Amino acid sequence: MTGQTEGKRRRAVRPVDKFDERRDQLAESALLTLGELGYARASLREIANNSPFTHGVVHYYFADKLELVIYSVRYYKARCVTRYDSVVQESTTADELIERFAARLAQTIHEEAPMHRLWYDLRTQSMFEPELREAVAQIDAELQNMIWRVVSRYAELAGREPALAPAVNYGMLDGLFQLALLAYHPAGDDALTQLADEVRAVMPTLLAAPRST
Amino acid sequence: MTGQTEGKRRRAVRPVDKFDERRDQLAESALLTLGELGYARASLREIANNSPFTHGVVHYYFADKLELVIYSVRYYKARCVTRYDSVVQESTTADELIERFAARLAQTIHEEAPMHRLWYDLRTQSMFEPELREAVAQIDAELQNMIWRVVSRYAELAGREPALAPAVNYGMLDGLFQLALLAYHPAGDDALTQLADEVRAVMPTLLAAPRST
DNA sequence: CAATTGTCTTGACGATCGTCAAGAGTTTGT
DNA sequence: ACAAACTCTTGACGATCGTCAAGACAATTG
Repeated sequence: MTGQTEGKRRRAVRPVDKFDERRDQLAESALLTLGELGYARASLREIANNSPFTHGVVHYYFADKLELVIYSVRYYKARCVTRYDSVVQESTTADELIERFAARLAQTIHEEAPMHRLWYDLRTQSMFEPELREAVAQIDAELQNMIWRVVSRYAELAGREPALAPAVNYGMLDGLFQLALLAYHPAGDDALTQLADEVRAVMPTLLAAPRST
Repeated sequence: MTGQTEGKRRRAVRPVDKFDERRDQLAESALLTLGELGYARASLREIANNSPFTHGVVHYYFADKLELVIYSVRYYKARCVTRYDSVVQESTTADELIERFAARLAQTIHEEAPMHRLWYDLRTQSMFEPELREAVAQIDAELQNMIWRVVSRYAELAGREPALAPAVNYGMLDGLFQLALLAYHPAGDDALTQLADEVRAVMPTLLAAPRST
């Protein structure tokens, strides 16, 4: 039944596995359509049409639609969780970190809005489709770590301690990000400058009082 | 073509419009299935099956699926935006308001999780389906006002001013709420007590320094 | 070079979807 | 009580979906 995908992988011959290469290429193509139409509306045929492949190839490399979608989003998020690492590493003052962080948040909405829409779509669908939950939970945890690295470094540069738990920081910033993404759609950059303003206002409230150690 | 819905309404005979009554009944039934399966997976036949009506009636009272869904969610949210009014009106101290607010947030997740899942589903789908945006934006604005009433009253009781704009308060609290809803699914009340803890920790950070007027 | 394995194309299947239309049943108005 | 308007049932339509299978084509292996 699901013998397809299993059957091909057991040939660990190639040093760089050609099988996984194709899966990555398919994922990259699929992300275009998925980001544009969302999870429910993006059919496998449409995904294949917007790619150099045919719809049969999709089922050759992926057992079903869910496997393709999960693989694709994982493929994207794997790169995306390092987006703010440069902000963390290169900022030398707390204010600079805030500025660079806010700018990068706005930038990624501007440049990769469809990907973020897809992510929130998938996360929401995971509330209805149990098979999505494991992958979503894992990605969510990585995003939370990503935010925590930013806040921790920010606190460090400010000479203070983070006032709230990692999950709280992530939840609040993610909420702001999501509203900005929602408002961004009608092609108004106002939502982005507003997001930057909001981040500037919020970040200081995430710190505890100056430490006395 | 769309003569159905238009044709029936022009009989403003009844004092309480029987037409709108049926629409409300259909909405109430539809919310059950929509909340359980989500927007994409809930077919009109399934919605009708979980109701005292047949699937033809749905198209008699609603032009298409979108009109039904929008009407249903509006129907629900109209009641839901007043959920915290009692918290605002009856709390006499800032701490009491926080406790009642946190308890009510957890309570509504516990009692109406499917409805909230549906709302976030619809809001996410609005990023892909332009026809949903107007209704979603309007509901979102009402929710923001709802949160703003809570925060304003909280600040008043604390003798301080809200430190952040209404949109920021809403975005952050909505982010926390959404994560709690997401984590609630595996039937763990941990997510709810955790949400209450988070709210208790966050609320004070939403206020500016004590006023000196 | 022959043969096995891997890769891909093509076309079809059953299922399900939103929508619609014809007509039966019911209520309302006169 | 008759006719008109409203309400609802039933069944069908075209379209589209995920999935699968048979076979062509290409690559690799012995």
